[in-house]
Amino acid sequence: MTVPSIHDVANDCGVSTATVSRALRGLPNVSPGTRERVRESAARLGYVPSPSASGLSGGRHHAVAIVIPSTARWFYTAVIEGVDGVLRREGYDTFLVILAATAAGRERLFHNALLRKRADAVIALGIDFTAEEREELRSVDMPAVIVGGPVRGVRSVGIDDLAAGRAAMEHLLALGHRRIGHLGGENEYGMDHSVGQDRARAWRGSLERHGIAPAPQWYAVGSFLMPQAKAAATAMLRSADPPTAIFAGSDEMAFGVVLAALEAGLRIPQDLSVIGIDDHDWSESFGLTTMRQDPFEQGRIAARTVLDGLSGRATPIRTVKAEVRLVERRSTGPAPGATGPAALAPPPAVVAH
Amino acid sequence: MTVPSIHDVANDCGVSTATVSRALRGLPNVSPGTRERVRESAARLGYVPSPSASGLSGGRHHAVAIVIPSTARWFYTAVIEGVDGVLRREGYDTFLVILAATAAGRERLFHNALLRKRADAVIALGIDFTAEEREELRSVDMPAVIVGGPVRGVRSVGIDDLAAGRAAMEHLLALGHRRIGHLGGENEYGMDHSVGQDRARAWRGSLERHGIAPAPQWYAVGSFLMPQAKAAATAMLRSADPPTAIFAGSDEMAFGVVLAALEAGLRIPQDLSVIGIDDHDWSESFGLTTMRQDPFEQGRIAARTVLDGLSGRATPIRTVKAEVRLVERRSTGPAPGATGPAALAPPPAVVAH
DNA sequence: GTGAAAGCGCTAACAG
DNA sequence: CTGTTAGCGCTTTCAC
Repeated sequence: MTVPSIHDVANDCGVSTATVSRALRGLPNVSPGTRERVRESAARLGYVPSPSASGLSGGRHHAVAIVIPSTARWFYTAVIEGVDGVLRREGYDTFLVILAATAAGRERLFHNALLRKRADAVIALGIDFTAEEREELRSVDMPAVIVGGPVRGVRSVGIDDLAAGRAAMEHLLALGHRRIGHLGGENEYGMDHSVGQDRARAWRGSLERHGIAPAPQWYAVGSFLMPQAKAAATAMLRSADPPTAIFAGSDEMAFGVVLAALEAGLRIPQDLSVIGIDDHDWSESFGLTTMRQDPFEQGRIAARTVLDGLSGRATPIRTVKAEVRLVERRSTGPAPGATGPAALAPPPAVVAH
Repeated sequence: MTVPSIHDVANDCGVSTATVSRALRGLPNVSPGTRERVRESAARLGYVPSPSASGLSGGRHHAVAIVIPSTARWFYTAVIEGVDGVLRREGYDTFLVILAATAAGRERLFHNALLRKRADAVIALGIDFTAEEREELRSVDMPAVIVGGPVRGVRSVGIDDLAAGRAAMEHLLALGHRRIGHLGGENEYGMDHSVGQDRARAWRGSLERHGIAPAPQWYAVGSFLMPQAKAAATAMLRSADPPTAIFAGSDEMAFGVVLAALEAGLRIPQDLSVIGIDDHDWSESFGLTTMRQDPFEQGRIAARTVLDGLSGRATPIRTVKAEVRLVERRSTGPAPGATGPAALAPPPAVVAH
């Protein structure tokens, strides 16, 4: 009644364990007949190879580690599902390393047994590797890819944040907005990632390119979190000379802006236009105009990339640019002064205070 | 420059590998001096034991599997962080099994090598085990706990959904509401779980206990998803004899109700009261009244439970009841007719159509 | 208290 | 094509 091992299968069909191993893994040098008998036997006995044993002897653990700052962001969870989907189909399991939940924090990341002796590859979301970590990955010859933001010397997949940010800004500028605010996502958990920085840079650059000097109160930190973004937006909207449009660094932050605007009695898009980046599952419901990207697909690409590395045929070290495109919904419209007079009096607040 | 093994440590301090093993794991029969030397050696060499090797020989893989329907729900991600936090602190790694991403789907769950030969325990979220699965767990003597909804014969942790639902209903009823709608969460991915059912039962039961016959249009399926809930709520609010209050089966569904109400030009809570269950990270920002539970803590409890099982001192098979309590915010108020006349004319819509 | 030896279940050369 | 022989790195009796 114990779990069957490779010996049981070998005995069952009268071959050696080596042959069972070869047959089941699709290796050459096994006659079709034998292979079939082995397969049948294994299936009947309910045999599954032990990852520990094959990991020990073969050096392949059939597992990859996903390193994320936290689980609380839609983008990450979508990537994870994409990754897990293709990995599992290939017989790989997925380890989760949540930095937020890791007491030792990041510095000991690679002293972790998981990453050194348990995973065959690493996929990191929302973080860069340090030079040291990169060297360590190379020395143990471990395929790695980071999702979000290109990093020199490491394979990565992600959108062009600068271009996406500019496109979002162009949309707003084309609608006649001049006073445009930005909610930036800053680093989290001591992670360095360029995503938030590039989007902010796109905001500032687009403004300057149009001869607009961004007022200090038009920039605020949203930390990629909705509640923080709402608070920041509330302050921004109350400031003197508030923006007529806000480009949020992510859809989740954009939701916060929408909520802040509603509470402030502003109509969207008549009084305030809002645009985000992501196309979150909920953006349609919010009527949010956004720059759509597909994290699910990015996860699949990342998974395939490490799988390729594992199977020898490594792809060149480069950044796979994921697609982005504008999805216009109801949260953006002409600037108040641009095509007509601004609303004189805001309607009563809809979300009670 | 290769990764150090137990032999390197043994050589380094002139003892046998057996002693190193004992010393590092805190086993008895090692002199304090030796233990200290071994520790020092291991630290200096940067030695970490191989989970594959110890899993193979000792039978402990130091990993637990978390099985979830999908990652797209806040409750799950919060539980996962709680679980991962305590597990990692104890030297355990966390495997993720996302049913939505698993091609073979659920039936082959336990034919999976992961669960049989890689994980020492299982924590399942939002699903019940079938009788067969339960038997399999028992036969391999694998600690298991399910989070969300009590299940006979398996350890579990979760709130009392019936009681939580009733408390939510009592809050609404006490405010004078009689026409109360419910957005139910139905099973997903073929999973059976009582959570949604119990909350719906609480809704129906509370109504009946107060002599109110629930109209058919007061119940709709929200599938635990915000966009679906929004659509369902929109239809509900448009129906003849619409409810004056809605009890949503989760906060995410409640957000959908809020959005639907805003679009319909209803004021919250003057025209419509909304209550949810969870106290989602975003609920404060939505001003949502809700029944708070703490999924993070539930995850920690689940992790400790399987850890206890692993270390021999198993807790009795029972359901750990997690706390719930009403958090009043701005989304609930007196029923329109109860304390004064209903608003005669709704204000203009704030979210544009 | 400590070491030697025998595996855990599999894969990877070699022989045939 | 297939079997034999060594381990992979650790844990675990059983001696000493």
